[in-house]
Amino acid sequence: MPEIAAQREDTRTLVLDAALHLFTDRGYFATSVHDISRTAGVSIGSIYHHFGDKEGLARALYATLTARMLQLIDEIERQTDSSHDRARELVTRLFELTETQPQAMAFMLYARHREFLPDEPPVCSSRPFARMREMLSRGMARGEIRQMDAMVASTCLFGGPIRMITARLDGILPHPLPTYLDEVWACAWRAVAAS
Amino acid sequence: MPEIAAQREDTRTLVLDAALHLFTDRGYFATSVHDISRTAGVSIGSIYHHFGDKEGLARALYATLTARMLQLIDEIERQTDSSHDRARELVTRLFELTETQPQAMAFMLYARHREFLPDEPPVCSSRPFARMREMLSRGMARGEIRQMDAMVASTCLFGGPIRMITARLDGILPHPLPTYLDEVWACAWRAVAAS
DNA sequence: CCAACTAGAACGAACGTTCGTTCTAATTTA
DNA sequence: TAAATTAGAACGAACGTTCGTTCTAGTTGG
Repeated sequence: MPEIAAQREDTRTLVLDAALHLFTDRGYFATSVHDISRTAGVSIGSIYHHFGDKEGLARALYATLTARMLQLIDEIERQTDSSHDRARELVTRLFELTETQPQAMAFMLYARHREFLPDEPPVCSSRPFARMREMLSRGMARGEIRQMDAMVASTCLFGGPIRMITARLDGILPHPLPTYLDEVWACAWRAVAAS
Repeated sequence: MPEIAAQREDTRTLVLDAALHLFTDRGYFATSVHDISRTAGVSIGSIYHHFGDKEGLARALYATLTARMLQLIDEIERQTDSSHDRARELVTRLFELTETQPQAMAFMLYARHREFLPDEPPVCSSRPFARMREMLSRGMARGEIRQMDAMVASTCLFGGPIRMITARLDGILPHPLPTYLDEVWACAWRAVAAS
C-alpha cells in the first residue's frame, strides 16, 4: 500500500543517493541495508532486485562515480592543451566538486574500498588516475615537467591538492577549498615544473 | 594443564599485535574479536578483561602508535636544526618505517579511524601532525619557507611523500620507498622552499 | 493479462559481550 | 615450613541482538 509518492522516480537513483550519503557519513559497515531502504524510501526487496546484494550496490555506486570522474577528465583534455593547464583545471574542478558534492568526493578519494570491494584495485591504480599519469608523461616528453619517475611526478603534483581535499572533508579547514586554490597550485606546480 | 609456553609473555602486547595485523589486513569491521583471540592465542575473556570492549582495544592500539610517532618527532627535533633538515629526516624515517612496519604505518596514515573511534579527531589534527605544522611555522618565520597559510604549507610539503607511502601500502610501487626518496624530496622541498 | 517490479515479514548466521568458573602466584597464618 | 587464603588474570560456552538475505504475496504499467 504505497503512500504519497508511488510515481516512478528512478528507484536505482534513489537507492544510490541514499547509499552514497549513508556510506560516507557512517561508513559502509555501519550502514545496514535496512537503513538504506528507509532513507531511500524503497523496500528491501527492490534493492535486492536491482543490485543483487549489498556489495553489488557498493560496486554500482563506485562504477557510477568512476565514470563521472573519467568524463570530467575527458572534458578537460578536450578543452586544454598543456600539462600545466590540464592539471590546474583538474585541481580547480576537484576543489569545486568537493564543495558542491562532498559525499561523492569522499567516496572516491577517501573511502577504503578494499575493505568492502575486495576485487576492486586501489583507487590510485583506477582508470581516472591512470589517465592523469599518462597526461603527465606526455608533459615530460614535451619538456614542461622535469624528468622523473611518472609515479613520483603524479604523486608529487597531486599529493598536496588531494590532501587539502581530505582535510576539508575532515572539517579541519576553516574556508572553502577554492580560497586556497592559488596558493596550493603554486606549490604543486613548483614541485614538478621543468623551469 | 598449560602446554609449552604458559609463561607470562605480556598478554596485552600479544593482543595489540594481533589486532594491528588483522585490522590493517581486513579492516576493523571485518575483524571479529574471536579472530583476534584466535590469532593472539589469548582467550576472549582476557581481551575484555584488559581492554573493556572492542573499541577500547582499537583506542589502546591507536594511543600506542600515536605515542611512538610523537617520540620519533621529538627525537628528530633534538637531532636537527633547520626546518629543511627536520622535514627531510621525518620523510626519510617514515619511508623506512613503511618498509619495516607497514601495518603500523597503514593503521596510522591510512585507516579511517572516524568510522570506529567516533570521538577521535581526524589524524591530521592529531598531536603528531600539529607538531609538524608548528615546526613549519617556525621555518617560515626564519625565512626558510615561503610565506603562506601554515596548513597549506604542511599539506604541500608532506602531501607528496604521504601519497607515496599510501601507494606503497597499496602495493602499486615496484621498488621499496627509500629508492624514491631523493626524487620525492626534491619535489616536496621545491614546493615550499623560499629560494 | 502478463511481466516487471515492489513490498516487508521472516530466517539463519555471525557478531560483540557477559558471566560463572578455573588457574596461578603471592601473602598470610599457625 | 606447610597449609590456608586471597586477588585478579585467563578461560570459553552461551546469550541476545543485528545483520544480510530470502521468500511469498501484492501492485502496476504497457
